[in-house]
Amino acid sequence: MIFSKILINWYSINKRDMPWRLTKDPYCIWLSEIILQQTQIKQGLPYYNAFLNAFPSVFKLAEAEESEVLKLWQGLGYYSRARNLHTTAKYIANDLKGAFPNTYKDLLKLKGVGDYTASAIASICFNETTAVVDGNVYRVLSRYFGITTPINTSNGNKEFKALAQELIDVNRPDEFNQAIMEFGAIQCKPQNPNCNICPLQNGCIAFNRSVINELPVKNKTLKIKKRYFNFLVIISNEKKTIIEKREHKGIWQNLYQFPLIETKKNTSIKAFEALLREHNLLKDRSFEFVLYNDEPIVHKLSHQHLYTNFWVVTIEELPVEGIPVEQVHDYAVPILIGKFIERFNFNRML
DNA sequence: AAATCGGGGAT
DNA sequence: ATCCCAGATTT
Repeated sequence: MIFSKILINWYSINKRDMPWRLTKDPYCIWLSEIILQQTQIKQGLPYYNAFLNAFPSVFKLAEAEESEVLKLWQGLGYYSRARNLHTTAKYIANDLKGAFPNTYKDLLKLKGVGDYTASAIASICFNETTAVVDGNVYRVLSRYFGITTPINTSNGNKEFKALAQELIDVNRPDEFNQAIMEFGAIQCKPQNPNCNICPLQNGCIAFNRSVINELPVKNKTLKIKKRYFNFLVIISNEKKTIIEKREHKGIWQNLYQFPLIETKKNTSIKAFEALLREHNLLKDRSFEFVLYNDEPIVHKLSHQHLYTNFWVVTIEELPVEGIPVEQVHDYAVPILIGKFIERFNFNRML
C-alpha cells in the first residue's frame, strides 16, 4: 500500500475529535491554524473556543479593538500572532468585503500566514493540493525516509516541502495533511513513538536501522540571554496604580506592565533603593517600598530568562494619572505580570 | 542564514 | 535541565 493511503487509513481510525474538524469555514480554519502555531492543542483549544465565542465572524473580529484581541490572547504567547490576526481580519472584512482568499498564493500574502498556514487553509477549505510541513511532518518524513538534513535550515525546509508535495494524495489533500500531522502528534511522537504498532513500520528506515531517536536532525543555535526586571507596583492612598504600554519592538509588544527598571544584574535592596530614588516617577517624592518576592522570580522565554522582582511602592499621591487598582484586570499583560496580579490580590485593598 | 518572538507540557 | 509544540517575521 502506498504511503498516503496507509496514513489516511490510520487517520480515519485514530483521529481525535477537534472542533475545527467540524467545519470548512475558512475563518474558523484560519483562526485555529494561527492559534496552533508553535502551540500544543491542549493549550490552544480553550483560546479557539473563546475567540469564536467573542468573535463569531471575521467582521466581529475586525470591529474589535486590538486591546480586546490581545486581552483574549493573554497567556498564549507569541503576541505578534494576535496583532497580525487582527490586521488580517480588518483587511479581509474591509478591503475584501469578507471574501476570504481562496488560493495558496493569495493566502500567503496575509500577515501572519506563512507557507504552513497557507497550505493548511488551501487544502482544508479549498481542496488545493498544497502539502503542509510542520514539526510533525518533519519528524515523520525524516524517520520514514531516513533523511538527515537538518530541518531548521533552508535546504531542509525545501527538501521536506518537496517530498511532502510528492507524497500528498491529490484526491484528498485535506485528509493527507491532517493525517500526517495527527500521525506525528500521537503515533510517531518525539519521545517513545509507538513503533511496535506502527502501520509504516515495514518501510521505515529509521526503525529498521534503529535510529528513531536520532531523527529528525536539528541544528541548535539557542543562546539564552539573562535579563533582570524590576517592576514598580506603585500604590497611592486612593488605591490607584500606574501601568504602561510596551510600545517598542521586542517581547510583549502592545501589552501592559507596571513601570519597569531593567538592570544589568540582580541588585541588592540597598543598591536598588538608589535607582528608585532617582526614577522619574519617584524623584524628590516621599515613599515607602518593600520587595514583594523573597527570591527573584525566574520567567523563562525561548531566548531569555527573566529574573524578576516586584517592588511594592506606597506613596501618598501618584505623580501621574494612573488607574484604580481593580482595573489592572482589564488590561492584556504578560503572564508573568498576570500571575503577580493574581497572587498580590489587589481586590483585598478595596 | 540567523535571530527573535511565549508559555506550557513531557520526560 | 532539555526538547518540543499544527511557524512567521525581521534582521
